[in-house]
Amino acid sequence: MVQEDMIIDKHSVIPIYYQLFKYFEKRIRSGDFKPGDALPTEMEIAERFGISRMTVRRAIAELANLGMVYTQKGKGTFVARPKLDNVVFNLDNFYDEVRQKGLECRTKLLEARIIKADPLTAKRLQIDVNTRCLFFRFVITADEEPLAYETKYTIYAKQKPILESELKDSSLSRLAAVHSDSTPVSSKKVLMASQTTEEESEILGVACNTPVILVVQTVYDQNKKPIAWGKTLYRGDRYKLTIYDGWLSGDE
Amino acid sequence: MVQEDMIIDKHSVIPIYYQLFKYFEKRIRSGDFKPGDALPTEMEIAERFGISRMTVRRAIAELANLGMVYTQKGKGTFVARPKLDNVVFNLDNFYDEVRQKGLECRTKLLEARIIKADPLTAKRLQIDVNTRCLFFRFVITADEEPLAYETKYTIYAKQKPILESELKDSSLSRLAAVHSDSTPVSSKKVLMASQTTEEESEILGVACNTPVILVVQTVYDQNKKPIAWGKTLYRGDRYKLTIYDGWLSGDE
DNA sequence: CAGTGGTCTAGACCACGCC
DNA sequence: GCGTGGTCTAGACCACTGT
Repeated sequence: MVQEDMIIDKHSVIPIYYQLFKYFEKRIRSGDFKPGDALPTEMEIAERFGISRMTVRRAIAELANLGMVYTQKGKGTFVARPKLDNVVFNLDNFYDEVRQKGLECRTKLLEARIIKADPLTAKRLQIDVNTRCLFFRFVITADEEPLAYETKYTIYAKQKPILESELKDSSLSRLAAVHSDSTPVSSKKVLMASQTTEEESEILGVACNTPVILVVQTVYDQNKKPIAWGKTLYRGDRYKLTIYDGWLSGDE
Repeated sequence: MVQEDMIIDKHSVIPIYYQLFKYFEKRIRSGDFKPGDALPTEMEIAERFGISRMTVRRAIAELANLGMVYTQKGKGTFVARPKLDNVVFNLDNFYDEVRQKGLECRTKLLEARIIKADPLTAKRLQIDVNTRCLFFRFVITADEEPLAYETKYTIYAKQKPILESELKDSSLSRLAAVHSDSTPVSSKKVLMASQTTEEESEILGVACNTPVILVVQTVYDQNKKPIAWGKTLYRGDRYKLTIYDGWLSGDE
C-alpha cells in the first residue's frame, strides 16, 4: 500500500483529484475492479492516499460522470456495467468528418431572398401566410461534389439587409439570431429517412429516389416561439453518422 | 438584496447548492442575465446569501454542466450563448417514444441458431470464416405493425445454450455479454439512409425500396476486440429521431 | 448501532487576467 | 498588486443502509 501512495504526486501541476480519477479509471479499465465491485470507501481512499475526503469525492464524481461508477447512499461506490444501448448520434462533426478525410468542404449559397411565407413555413413558424420571411438555399460540397442540400427560412423582423459576409458557414441559429428580434435558445431536430425528389436529385447530382438522411430543424426563442426552420438533405451514399459509446478512453 | 436572501432556505431538505442553481437558472432563462453577462463573483454570491463559497461553486458547476454558463480563470463566470448546432440524436428512446403514443411495443424473435461465420461477419468480428457464431433475427412491432427489423451476430465462446428467457428485449450488448467470454465495454454505431431489399420489405410489410434508417452496431470488449455486431432497419415512414437542444427546462 | 455517501463550512494557497 | 476562479483541507452534521 506504500506503492499506492506513490501514485499521487501532491506537488504536481496536475490536480490531485484528476490524478486519482485517472488512477481509478485505469484500474477499472484494466479489470482490477470489475462491474459490480465496490470501490474502497471515500474515507479509506482519503486515508490511504493522505488526501482530503472532498478531493476523493471530486475524483469519484468524475468517474460517475463518465458512467464508470455509481454511488449508493449508505452503501458505497460501485463499478457500473457499461450501457451500450443509450446511444446518441452526433451531427456537429459533419464538417470535421469531411475534413478529416482530407476533402475541402465548402458551403455555397444558391439563393437568398425575401419571400412570402408559404403555408408550410407559416405553419412551422406560427405566422400568417404571406408574412415576409427570409429564404436561403445552400449546397455543401466536398471537393466540388455535392454532399448536402439545405433550405432555411427565418422570420424577417429587423428588415435588415442580407449581408454576404454573414452567409459563410451560416447555421440556422445564427441566421435566426441576425434577422429576428429574439435570441435563439432552443432547437428541435428531427431525423428521417427519405428519398430525393427530382429537383433535389439534380442539385445533389444523384439519381432520382436516392436514399437521403433528412433533418428538419426548428429554432425557438425563450418563449418557445419558432423563429426559424430549415431542412437538410444528406446524401445517403456519401454521408453516415458514426458514434462511439461506452467506456471510451479520453487519452487516445 | 434582503429579498434575495429569502431565496435560499438553509434548513430545507433541498440542498442549498441546488436551490442556488435553480435560482440562477431561472434568472438566466427569464433574461435577468443575458448571454455574455457576468454572474456575480463567487465570493459576492457567497456573502450575499450567507453561504460558503464551495457551495456556490457547486451551484455554478451545475449551470456549467447544462452549458448555461462558462467560467474563465481570473476573469469570472459568464452566461453562455446556447449552441444549437452541436446536436445529438438519441436512439435509446425508441421504446419510450413508441409507448408514449399508447402503442404496444413487442420484440419478436424470428430465428436464433448457430451458424458458421459468413465472410461479412468474419470480417466484422475479426474471426475466421466458418467459425461458429450465434445468429438472431428480431422484428419489433407496435400494435402488431412491424416497425424495425434486426439481425445480430455474436461470437459463441461459452457454448452455452440459447435460453428463451434471455431473448426478451435483448440488446446486442446483452447478447454479447451472455455468450462471449469478455465483457462489452464499448460500442460503435453507424447510421445510414438506405432502402429495403425484397426480403426486408416482406418482413416489414412495406413496398420494395422503401426508405429506411439503417443502424449498424459493433460491440467491443476491453481490448477493442469486436464480439458482436448487428444491424437494425427502422421503417422510414414510421420512425423518426427527434431531439431537443439548447437550454432545456428540466422541470417541465 | 456503526458505516456509508451527501452536504456544508471557513478557512487556505495557487495561477491567471487585468491594470 | 488585486481580484478572479481552481484546488484543497480538516473538520462537521445529516440521511441512509445494513446488522
